[in-house]
Amino acid sequence: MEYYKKDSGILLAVDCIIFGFNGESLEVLLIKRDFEPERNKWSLMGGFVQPNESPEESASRVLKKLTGLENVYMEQCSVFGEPKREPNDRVISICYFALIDTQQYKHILSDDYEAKWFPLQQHPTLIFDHEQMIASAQHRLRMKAALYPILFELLPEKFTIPQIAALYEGVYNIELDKRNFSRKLLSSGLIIKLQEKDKENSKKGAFYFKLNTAIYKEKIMSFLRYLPSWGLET
Amino acid sequence: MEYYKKDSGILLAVDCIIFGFNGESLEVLLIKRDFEPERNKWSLMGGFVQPNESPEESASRVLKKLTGLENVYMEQCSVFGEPKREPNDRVISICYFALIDTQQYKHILSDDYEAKWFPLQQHPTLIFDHEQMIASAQHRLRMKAALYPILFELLPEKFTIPQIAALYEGVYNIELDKRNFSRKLLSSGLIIKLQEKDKENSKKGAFYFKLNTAIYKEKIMSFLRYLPSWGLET
DNA sequence: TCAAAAGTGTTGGCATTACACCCATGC
DNA sequence: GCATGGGTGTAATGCCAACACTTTTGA
Repeated sequence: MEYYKKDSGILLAVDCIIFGFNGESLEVLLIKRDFEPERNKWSLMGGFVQPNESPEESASRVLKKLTGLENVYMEQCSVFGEPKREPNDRVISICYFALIDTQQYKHILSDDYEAKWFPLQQHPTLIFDHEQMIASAQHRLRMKAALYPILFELLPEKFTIPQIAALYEGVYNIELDKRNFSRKLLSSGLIIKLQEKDKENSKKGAFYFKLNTAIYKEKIMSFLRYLPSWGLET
Repeated sequence: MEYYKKDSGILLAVDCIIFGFNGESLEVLLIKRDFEPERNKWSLMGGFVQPNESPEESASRVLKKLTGLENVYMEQCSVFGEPKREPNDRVISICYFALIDTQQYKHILSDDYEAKWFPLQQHPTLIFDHEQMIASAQHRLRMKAALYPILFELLPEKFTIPQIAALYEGVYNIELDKRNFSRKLLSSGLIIKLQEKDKENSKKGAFYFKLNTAIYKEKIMSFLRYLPSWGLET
């Protein structure tokens, strides 16, 4: 039988794995920690859950403090709670990943932190178990993105198909046939062609598209439809 | 800037969503709570995270206390932490779901608890947010099972194809064409035919199979292979 | 002999793949 | 005019849903 007991001595934190896409590659936002222990080492942005807020609110608060952004796509991923994961205190941390469009918001990073975007594959060594946190968030991002088109959260208002392709290539670390990818995407009804072209990245220029939000929401919401196919490829 | 602070007043718990399969339908194991608040109401089995254990260990401990089982497939799902989710204390709960084969272990439920298996769709009203916990666990189970063949964890050593089909039908709440399902499964290489037949459930009898553990582990482990198809159906 | 469940054969259609080829443009 | 990346056409492939049909057996 189990009794309630006060003051477990356990502290509850959140850490944010902030994924960004700059139009070319997938990045993660890290900060240089400005307090002990491990001061001046790179880490994820985090904070403690306050008595009057839910963990989701904590994560949003932490994200806003660093980036100024609100209403960002965030999702709970795993909890890290090994007794010795931090040296001085018993801290259990709930991880959230966030998806943001780097281009659009690069400027509003808070000056209070030394924050920097790193390519997902080549970031500096991180404190504690923060590397595992990123790995687990990436895994969950892949799982989720395989079933729902959430990666569109990482794109700006208007985007080109080659950009989306690059995004998927970054997330899954693969190479896609852009020609087939493009067709598949168009036939999904998820995107709407605009008149304008992006001429920055090629001579011919690629048409901009915007998200068909009605279809997007429908697909994001259709929780119940997936059926097993068991990754039968190799 | 964020400082460490002791004694947040937050208690950390785990709750276990224990899924079972009896060969016919999918069930969830609930207990009648024997302490206040909400004594004598149905709830998930839970417990508090102790200072010297990880949340995973807590969940395993809790599961073992109720069922006697160790080395059961368990997986973290979401965290529930709304400030007012329990009336008296601020308790944040990490949910784990477990998959077990009901048939094999029905007898070893601990007598210390009034525990009972309920069909997943028709369980009694539960305390606090435990209904949501089950819903979220089921969602995660579906997601996971769409990408990996984890549902085999719910099956006994030897099983028939109609049983697996019933299991998938229960998890996704759909009807399958057993004929096509059977073929798909056979061609996956995941199962090995035995000589023996199960004659309990049909006149003709269905062959027993066992899991091809080598291929199973490979498929469970292949984290990186899934690719988007965006649920383009409907 | 009939009903009921297990399982096989066969089909057409659809999605994915691979790749040839055309397009638009800046240099 | 030619290299470059964007994009379309098209054929081959493989998978999968649909369903007719066979098998096995208990009652």
